[in-house]
Amino acid sequence: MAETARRPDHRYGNRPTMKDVAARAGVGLKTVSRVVNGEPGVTPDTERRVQEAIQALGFRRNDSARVLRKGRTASVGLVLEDLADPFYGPLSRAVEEVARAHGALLINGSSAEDPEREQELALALCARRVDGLIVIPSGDDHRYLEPEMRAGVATVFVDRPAGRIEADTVLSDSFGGARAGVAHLVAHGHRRIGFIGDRPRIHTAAERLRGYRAAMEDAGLPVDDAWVSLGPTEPARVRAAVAAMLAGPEPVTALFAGNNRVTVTAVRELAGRTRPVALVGFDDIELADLLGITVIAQDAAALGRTAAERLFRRLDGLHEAPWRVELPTVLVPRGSGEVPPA
Amino acid sequence: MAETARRPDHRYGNRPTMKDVAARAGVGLKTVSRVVNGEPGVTPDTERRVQEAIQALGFRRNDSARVLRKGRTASVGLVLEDLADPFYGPLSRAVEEVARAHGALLINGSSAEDPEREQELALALCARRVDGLIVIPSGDDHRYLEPEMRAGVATVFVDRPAGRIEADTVLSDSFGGARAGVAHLVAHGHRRIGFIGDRPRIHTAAERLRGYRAAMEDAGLPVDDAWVSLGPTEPARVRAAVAAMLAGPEPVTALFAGNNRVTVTAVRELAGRTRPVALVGFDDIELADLLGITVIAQDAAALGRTAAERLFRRLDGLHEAPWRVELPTVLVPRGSGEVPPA
DNA sequence: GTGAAAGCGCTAACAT
DNA sequence: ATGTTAGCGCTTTCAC
Repeated sequence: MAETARRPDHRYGNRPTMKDVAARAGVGLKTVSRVVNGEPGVTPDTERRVQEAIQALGFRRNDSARVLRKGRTASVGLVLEDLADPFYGPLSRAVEEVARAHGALLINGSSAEDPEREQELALALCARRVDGLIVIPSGDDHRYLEPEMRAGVATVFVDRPAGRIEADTVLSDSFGGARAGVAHLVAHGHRRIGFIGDRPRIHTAAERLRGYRAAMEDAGLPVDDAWVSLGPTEPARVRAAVAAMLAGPEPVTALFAGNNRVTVTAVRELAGRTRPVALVGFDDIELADLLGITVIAQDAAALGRTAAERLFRRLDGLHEAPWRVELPTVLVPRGSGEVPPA
Repeated sequence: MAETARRPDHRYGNRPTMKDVAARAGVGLKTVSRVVNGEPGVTPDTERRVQEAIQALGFRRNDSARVLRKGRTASVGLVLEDLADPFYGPLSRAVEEVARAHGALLINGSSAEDPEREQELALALCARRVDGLIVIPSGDDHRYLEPEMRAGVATVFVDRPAGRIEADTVLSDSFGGARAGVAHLVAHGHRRIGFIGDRPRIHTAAERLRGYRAAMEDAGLPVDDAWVSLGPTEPARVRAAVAAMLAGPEPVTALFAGNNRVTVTAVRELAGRTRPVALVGFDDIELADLLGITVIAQDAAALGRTAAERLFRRLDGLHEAPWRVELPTVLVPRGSGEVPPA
């Protein structure tokens, strides 16, 4: 008849609640709440008794309940493309740093370049009621986020633009960076320049290709179809592309690599060859200085920081039209891009 | 008198609840719950009406409320040391992969090597009621986690052991790896070998130093105090250490670098010198193959995977004594470690 | 097959 | 300065 176990024992290993603390300290529930949250209106003596009970019981406030009541979770979600890609380390670190400064936690996950997984993850974060969302898009249709955004989830896209919706976006200047890199090769005398990039449906890949074409056109140079290769960045594919461009009677004398993974593989492939081939890569790489690799560097940390700051401005009530920035890139000459044509 | 706005408008941007969906679909609350959670006992027709209401309202289940009721959050916390360190990318990716396979989300943050921040972060995750915690320790006293662990938060430590508590731990064999690396240098004729490592209170740093000393002793070689330098891994400190060991009448002829950051700086510093100095580094580095750097490689992904799997075994009810594994390392000869003494 | 009632642990609003 | 009450949005239990 009487109530037996107050709580079923699968729950939180039976953690003490504020009610338990209140009972032990001989005070009311609200007083415990005041102490836990550092609210005023508690005498030092009462506070001490409550603190003792908290210690004795090993109490820790249950933020799930708090969130349910308050409506804000003080957490933001980050949907990455691949946590293991060194490019995203500094980016997510910068996001975390900003989140921390605003007292928020970061919940994150990788989409593994899979649009479905991106959606699944983003929506799971919305179900957790993150206050905001930073997304590095894998897919090219983000209308699935519209109801969430209307419901108040602040959302910022980074590194690639959102598809089919209007939203705050932070990008690097892929077009300008690639154009500058290719122009650099042209300035060093190259006329046959190859471009190896990521799959064309990836926005940055398309933009970088556009930059390449623009630079070639600026210089009045033709572009042979055989000099352009887009596709997955797996080493085998890239190696084959490099080999193909260097074969035949009129091989390219220089290569522009569309991202860090392509650059790495290209360097490996070129290392085994005798005829020097100039190379400029998009994205900086650790140890590129020692290897003398000329790159177009983008600032991953600035990307993350800018996006996160924008997100928190939105959460602080900023209400204006979606906004888009392109952060500049910088050409870092280190030798490989300054090799003259063979 | 009558109730005006049902919910204050700061809450979730006034998101629809199951109650709203139920009203719109003309069914009971519990029926909506059944549909949302795919529970049986709903006729196809009712289900359709509920789904329509969900679509029309843009409803998404509030997991905070769900968690409060169910007691499990289906999320695990990861406390890293530094997200921007390339070593932790694959590790956290592996953790995330396992979490995903178990239907859990990953909440993470970096401690920035600060014990206080580690504690703050870990406890914040506990307040969120993560089901489990994976910690890469910065501090050396983890008794603060005892109440949480007793309360049922499964906890696994990775890369470094927990301090002053018993807990599941997954490590790399730092001692054995360093010993093998130094033995490798000895085998190539070196007798004066320097060791540059991280601060000595970091467990891995201490273990690697111990491995160094063991290898020297195995070979019957003395260790001059001037050959050992421990401290922060900032480039300036490491450069100075390298310079000091290479100065004087009896300079070292080989260096063992205690981790990836030290290795990178050492390579840069050695690159500017004429006399060849052998080098073996702990941790593999991207492009190390092209630079010909011999390393002791640890498998960061395996570290993360092993820890996460252990965590979920615990969450699945495994109840046994704390357990500790050391994953093997592997020596990868690439040239720099096979240089004979000058 | 469906729904009403209770309550998870907390905070807001209002007593006292 | 402190306590009481209601209710956040959901799941659980049990009744129909």
